[in-house]
Amino acid sequence: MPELPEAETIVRTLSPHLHGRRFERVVVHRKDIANGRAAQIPRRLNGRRVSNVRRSGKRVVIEFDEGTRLVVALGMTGRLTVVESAEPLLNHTQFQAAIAGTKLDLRFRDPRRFGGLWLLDATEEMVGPRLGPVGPDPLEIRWTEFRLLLQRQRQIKALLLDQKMLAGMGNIYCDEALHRAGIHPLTRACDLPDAQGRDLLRTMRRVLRDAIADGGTTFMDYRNADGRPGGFQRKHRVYNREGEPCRTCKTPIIRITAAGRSSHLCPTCQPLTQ
DNA sequence: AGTAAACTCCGGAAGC
DNA sequence: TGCTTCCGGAGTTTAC
Repeated sequence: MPELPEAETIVRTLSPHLHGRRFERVVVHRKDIANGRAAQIPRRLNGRRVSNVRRSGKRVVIEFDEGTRLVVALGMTGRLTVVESAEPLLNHTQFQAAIAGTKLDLRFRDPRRFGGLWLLDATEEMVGPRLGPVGPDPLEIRWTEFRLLLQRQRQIKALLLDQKMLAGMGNIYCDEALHRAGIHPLTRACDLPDAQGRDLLRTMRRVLRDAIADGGTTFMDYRNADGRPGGFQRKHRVYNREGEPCRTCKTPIIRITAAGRSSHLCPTCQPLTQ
Protein backbone atom coordinates (compact mmCIF):
# COMPACT_ATOMS: atom_id res chain seq x y z
CA MET A 1 0.00 0.00 0.00
CA PRO A 2 1.49 3.28 -0.92
CA GLU A 3 3.22 4.75 2.12
CA LEU A 4 6.35 6.89 2.23
CA PRO A 5 8.74 4.48 0.43
CA GLU A 6 6.24 3.79 -2.35
CA ALA A 7 5.49 7.50 -2.85
CA GLU A 8 9.23 8.20 -2.88
CA THR A 9 9.79 5.45 -5.46
CA ILE A 10 7.05 6.88 -7.65
CA VAL A 11 8.63 10.33 -7.42
CA ARG A 12 12.02 8.92 -8.41
CA THR A 13 10.68 6.96 -11.37
CA LEU A 14 8.24 9.66 -12.47
CA SER A 15 10.54 12.67 -12.28
CA PRO A 16 12.82 11.71 -15.21
CA HIS A 17 9.75 11.39 -17.46
CA LEU A 18 8.15 14.67 -16.42
CA HIS A 19 10.83 17.14 -15.44
CA GLY A 20 10.83 20.12 -17.79
CA ARG A 21 8.12 18.62 -20.00
CA ARG A 22 4.73 20.13 -20.77
CA PHE A 23 1.35 18.46 -20.35
CA GLU A 24 -0.88 18.11 -23.43
CA ARG A 25 -4.31 16.61 -24.08
CA VAL A 26 -5.19 16.54 -20.40
CA VAL A 27 -8.36 14.57 -19.72
CA VAL A 28 -10.27 13.91 -16.50
CA HIS A 29 -12.50 10.87 -16.86
CA ARG A 30 -14.21 11.12 -13.48
CA LYS A 31 -15.23 14.46 -12.14
CA ASP A 32 -15.42 13.39 -8.49
CA ILE A 33 -11.78 12.31 -8.33
CA ALA A 34 -10.48 15.85 -7.75
CA ASN A 35 -11.17 18.45 -5.09
CA GLY A 36 -14.37 19.81 -6.60
CA ARG A 37 -12.58 21.41 -9.52
CA ALA A 38 -11.93 18.52 -11.88
CA ALA A 39 -13.51 20.55 -14.67
CA GLN A 40 -10.68 23.09 -14.33
CA ILE A 41 -7.89 20.54 -14.56
CA PRO A 42 -7.63 20.29 -18.37
CA ARG A 43 -7.75 24.06 -18.85
CA ARG A 44 -5.27 24.76 -16.08
CA LEU A 45 -2.77 22.01 -16.82
CA ASN A 46 -2.78 21.95 -20.62
CA GLY A 47 0.48 23.39 -21.92
CA ARG A 48 1.95 23.77 -18.41
CA ARG A 49 5.57 22.78 -17.84
CA VAL A 50 6.49 20.52 -14.93
CA SER A 51 9.10 22.23 -12.77
CA ASN A 52 9.38 19.61 -10.05
CA VAL A 53 8.02 16.28 -8.80
CA ARG A 54 8.23 15.73 -5.07
CA ARG A 55 6.74 13.87 -2.14
CA SER A 56 4.79 15.12 0.85
CA GLY A 57 4.38 12.28 3.32
CA LYS A 58 2.73 9.54 1.29
CA ARG A 59 1.44 11.91 -1.41
CA VAL A 60 3.06 12.80 -4.75
CA VAL A 61 3.12 16.47 -5.73
CA ILE A 62 3.62 17.56 -9.36
CA GLU A 63 4.60 21.24 -9.51
CA PHE A 64 4.27 23.46 -12.57
CA ASP A 65 6.09 26.63 -13.62
CA GLU A 66 3.38 29.02 -12.58
CA GLY A 67 3.13 27.50 -9.10
CA THR A 68 0.08 25.38 -9.86
CA ARG A 69 0.32 21.98 -8.20
CA LEU A 70 -1.36 18.65 -8.73
CA VAL A 71 -1.38 16.60 -5.52
CA VAL A 72 -1.92 12.85 -5.90
CA ALA A 73 -2.93 10.53 -3.06
CA LEU A 74 -2.61 6.88 -4.08
CA GLY A 75 -4.94 5.47 -1.45
CA MET A 76 -4.74 1.71 -1.43
CA THR A 77 -5.03 0.77 -5.09
CA GLY A 78 -4.05 3.95 -6.92
CA ARG A 79 -1.44 3.82 -9.68
CA LEU A 80 0.36 6.76 -11.22
CA THR A 81 2.14 5.39 -14.26
CA VAL A 82 3.78 6.48 -17.49
CA VAL A 83 2.68 4.40 -20.47
CA GLU A 84 2.84 4.61 -24.26
CA SER A 85 0.09 6.94 -25.44
CA ALA A 86 -1.01 4.18 -27.81
CA GLU A 87 -1.82 1.87 -24.88
CA PRO A 88 -5.56 1.33 -24.54
CA LEU A 89 -7.20 3.08 -21.63
CA LEU A 90 -7.83 0.66 -18.77
CA ASN A 91 -11.12 0.92 -16.90
CA HIS A 92 -11.09 3.04 -13.74
CA THR A 93 -8.55 5.43 -15.27
CA GLN A 94 -9.52 8.79 -13.83
CA PHE A 95 -6.89 11.09 -15.32
CA GLN A 96 -4.50 11.17 -18.25
CA ALA A 97 -2.11 13.70 -19.74
CA ALA A 98 0.19 13.37 -22.75
CA ILE A 99 3.82 14.30 -22.08
CA ALA A 100 4.79 16.78 -24.83
CA GLY A 101 7.74 15.79 -27.00
CA THR A 102 7.34 12.09 -26.17
CA LYS A 103 4.96 9.31 -27.11
CA LEU A 104 4.04 8.82 -23.48
CA ASP A 105 1.06 9.49 -21.22
CA LEU A 106 0.89 10.03 -17.50
CA ARG A 107 -2.15 8.15 -16.19
CA PHE A 108 -3.84 7.86 -12.83
CA ARG A 109 -5.96 4.79 -12.20
CA ASP A 110 -7.59 3.92 -8.89
CA PRO A 111 -10.23 1.16 -9.01
CA ARG A 112 -11.29 1.54 -5.36
CA ARG A 113 -11.03 5.30 -5.33
CA PHE A 114 -9.53 5.60 -1.88
CA GLY A 115 -7.09 7.96 -3.53
CA GLY A 116 -7.67 11.29 -5.19
CA LEU A 117 -6.34 14.37 -6.96
CA TRP A 118 -6.15 17.96 -5.77
CA LEU A 119 -5.54 20.96 -8.00
CA LEU A 120 -3.99 23.84 -6.08
CA ASP A 121 -2.96 27.27 -7.31
CA ALA A 122 0.31 29.01 -6.47
CA THR A 123 -0.89 30.58 -3.25
CA GLU A 124 -3.06 27.78 -1.92
CA GLU A 125 -2.08 25.87 1.19
CA MET A 126 -2.28 22.09 1.21
CA VAL A 127 -5.46 21.98 3.27
CA GLY A 128 -9.00 20.81 2.75
CA PRO A 129 -11.04 17.65 3.06
CA ARG A 130 -8.69 14.66 3.06
CA LEU A 131 -5.77 17.02 2.42
CA GLY A 132 -4.98 18.19 5.92
CA PRO A 133 -1.59 19.54 6.90
CA VAL A 134 0.95 16.84 7.74
CA GLY A 135 3.71 16.62 10.30
CA PRO A 136 7.45 16.39 9.73
CA ASP A 137 9.00 13.76 7.49
CA PRO A 138 10.36 10.79 9.47
CA LEU A 139 13.54 10.83 7.34
CA GLU A 140 14.22 14.42 8.34
CA ILE A 141 12.86 14.90 11.84
CA ARG A 142 15.50 15.51 14.51
CA TRP A 143 15.59 13.55 17.75
CA THR A 144 14.79 16.65 19.80
CA GLU A 145 11.57 17.13 17.84
CA PHE A 146 10.64 13.43 17.80
CA ARG A 147 11.16 13.33 21.53
CA LEU A 148 8.46 15.96 21.98
CA LEU A 149 5.98 13.79 20.05
CA LEU A 150 6.79 10.89 22.37
CA GLN A 151 5.65 12.85 25.42
CA ARG A 152 2.05 11.94 24.66
CA GLN A 153 0.14 9.18 26.36
CA ARG A 154 -1.12 7.73 23.10
CA GLN A 155 -0.23 4.25 22.02
CA ILE A 156 2.97 4.40 19.99
CA LYS A 157 1.43 2.85 16.88
CA ALA A 158 -1.49 5.29 16.86
CA LEU A 159 0.98 8.13 17.16
CA LEU A 160 3.22 6.90 14.33
CA LEU A 161 0.20 6.41 12.07
CA ASP A 162 -1.13 9.91 12.73
CA GLN A 163 -0.16 11.95 9.67
CA LYS A 164 -0.38 15.17 11.65
CA MET A 165 2.35 13.87 13.95
CA LEU A 166 4.62 12.34 11.31
CA ALA A 167 4.09 12.31 7.54
CA GLY A 168 4.25 9.06 5.62
CA MET A 169 4.19 6.15 8.07
CA GLY A 170 1.47 3.60 7.24
CA ASN A 171 0.48 0.22 8.61
CA ILE A 172 3.31 -1.78 7.03
CA TYR A 173 6.26 0.36 8.01
CA CYS A 174 4.90 0.98 11.51
CA ASP A 175 4.73 -2.75 12.17
CA GLU A 176 8.15 -3.36 10.62
CA ALA A 177 9.85 -0.54 12.53
CA LEU A 178 8.26 -1.50 15.86
CA HIS A 179 9.37 -5.11 15.48
CA ARG A 180 12.92 -4.15 14.60
CA ALA A 181 12.98 -1.79 17.60
CA GLY A 182 11.49 -4.44 19.93
CA ILE A 183 8.52 -2.26 20.88
CA HIS A 184 4.94 -3.50 21.35
CA PRO A 185 2.49 -1.37 19.31
CA LEU A 186 0.25 -0.75 22.35
CA THR A 187 3.07 0.75 24.43
CA ARG A 188 2.30 4.30 25.56
CA ALA A 189 4.68 6.69 23.79
CA CYS A 190 5.50 8.47 27.06
CA ASP A 191 6.52 5.15 28.64
CA LEU A 192 9.42 4.71 26.21
CA PRO A 193 12.75 5.60 27.77
CA ASP A 194 14.83 8.09 25.75
CA ALA A 195 17.26 5.41 24.67
CA GLN A 196 14.42 3.33 23.21
CA GLY A 197 12.80 6.36 21.57
CA ARG A 198 16.09 7.26 19.92
CA ASP A 199 16.51 3.70 18.75
CA LEU A 200 12.96 3.72 17.33
CA LEU A 201 13.75 6.83 15.29
CA ARG A 202 16.96 5.32 13.94
CA THR A 203 15.19 2.04 13.20
CA MET A 204 12.30 3.74 11.47
CA ARG A 205 14.70 5.64 9.20
CA ARG A 206 16.61 2.47 8.38
CA VAL A 207 13.44 0.59 7.47
CA LEU A 208 12.22 3.43 5.26
CA ARG A 209 15.59 3.77 3.51
CA ASP A 210 15.89 0.02 2.97
CA ALA A 211 12.36 -0.09 1.58
CA ILE A 212 13.09 2.81 -0.79
CA ALA A 213 16.24 0.98 -1.94
CA ASP A 214 14.02 -2.02 -2.77
CA GLY A 215 11.43 0.10 -4.58
CA GLY A 216 8.77 -0.27 -1.85
CA THR A 217 6.37 -3.09 -0.98
CA THR A 218 4.04 -4.79 -3.46
CA PHE A 219 1.36 -7.23 -2.32
CA MET A 220 -1.26 -6.66 -4.97
CA ASP A 221 -1.63 -3.27 -6.52
CA TYR A 222 1.37 -1.07 -5.98
CA ARG A 223 3.57 -0.27 -8.98
CA ASN A 224 6.13 2.48 -9.57
CA ALA A 225 5.74 5.02 -12.40
CA ASP A 226 7.28 2.51 -14.83
CA GLY A 227 4.75 -0.15 -13.85
CA ARG A 228 7.24 -2.26 -11.85
CA PRO A 229 6.48 -3.82 -8.46
CA GLY A 230 8.64 -3.30 -5.38
CA GLY A 231 10.66 -5.99 -3.60
CA PHE A 232 10.63 -5.04 0.06
CA GLN A 233 7.85 -7.53 0.91
CA ARG A 234 10.57 -10.20 0.81
CA LYS A 235 12.23 -8.51 3.77
CA HIS A 236 9.14 -8.09 5.93
CA ARG A 237 9.59 -9.53 9.39
CA VAL A 238 6.03 -9.27 10.67
CA TYR A 239 3.62 -7.64 8.22
CA ASN A 240 1.33 -10.21 6.62
CA ARG A 241 3.24 -13.01 8.39
CA GLU A 242 0.68 -14.08 11.01
CA GLY A 243 1.48 -17.61 12.25
CA GLU A 244 4.89 -17.68 10.58
CA PRO A 245 8.03 -17.87 12.76
CA CYS A 246 9.72 -14.69 13.91
CA ARG A 247 12.95 -14.33 11.93
CA THR A 248 14.76 -13.55 15.17
CA CYS A 249 13.39 -16.05 17.72
CA LYS A 250 11.04 -18.43 15.82
CA THR A 251 7.99 -17.52 17.94
CA PRO A 252 4.91 -17.41 15.68
CA ILE A 253 3.96 -13.88 14.63
CA ILE A 254 0.56 -12.82 15.99
CA ARG A 255 -1.97 -10.30 14.77
CA ILE A 256 -3.81 -7.92 17.08
CA THR A 257 -5.79 -4.72 16.61
CA ALA A 258 -3.94 -1.52 17.46
CA ALA A 259 -5.13 1.96 16.52
CA GLY A 260 -8.08 0.20 14.89
CA ARG A 261 -5.77 -1.48 12.39
CA SER A 262 -4.50 -5.01 12.02
CA SER A 263 -1.09 -5.10 13.66
CA HIS A 264 1.54 -7.80 13.39
CA LEU A 265 4.12 -8.50 16.07
CA CYS A 266 6.32 -11.06 17.77
CA PRO A 267 5.10 -11.50 21.36
CA THR A 268 8.60 -12.51 22.46
CA CYS A 269 10.65 -9.76 20.79
CA GLN A 270 8.00 -7.10 21.48
CA PRO A 271 6.82 -7.61 25.06
CA LEU A 272 4.19 -5.26 26.49
CA THR A 273 5.68 -4.02 29.73
CA GLN A 274 3.40 -2.70 32.54
C1' DA B 1 -24.80 -12.06 0.93
C1' DG B 2 -21.77 -10.62 4.29
C1' DT B 3 -17.32 -9.29 5.60
C1' DA B 4 -12.72 -7.67 5.41
C1' DA B 5 -9.28 -5.06 3.31
C1' DA B 6 -6.72 0.60 4.07
C1' DC B 7 -7.26 5.22 5.09
C1' DT B 8 -9.24 9.62 6.56
C1' DC B 9 -12.56 12.34 8.66
C1' DC B 10 -16.08 13.05 11.98
C1' DG B 11 -18.79 12.95 16.24
C1' DG B 12 -19.37 11.47 20.66
C1' DA B 13 -17.75 8.99 24.75
C1' DA B 14 -14.31 8.33 28.03
C1' DG B 15 -10.11 9.42 30.46
C1' DC B 16 -6.90 12.52 32.76
C1' DT C 1 -13.91 22.44 32.64
C1' DG C 2 -10.97 21.43 28.98
C1' DC C 3 -7.70 18.90 26.56
C1' DT C 4 -6.34 14.32 24.95
C1' DT C 5 -7.39 9.91 23.54
C1' DC C 6 -10.36 6.25 22.03
C1' DC C 7 -13.94 4.13 19.29
C1' DG C 8 -17.28 3.35 15.82
C1' DG C 9 -19.30 4.67 11.42
C1' DA C 10 -19.25 6.59 6.70
C1' DG C 11 -17.30 6.72 2.39
C1' DT C 12 -15.01 4.19 -1.47
C1' DT C 13 -14.77 -0.78 -4.41
C1' DT C 14 -13.28 -5.39 -4.89
C1' DA C 15 -12.58 -10.21 -3.70
C1' DC C 16 -13.46 -14.16 -1.17
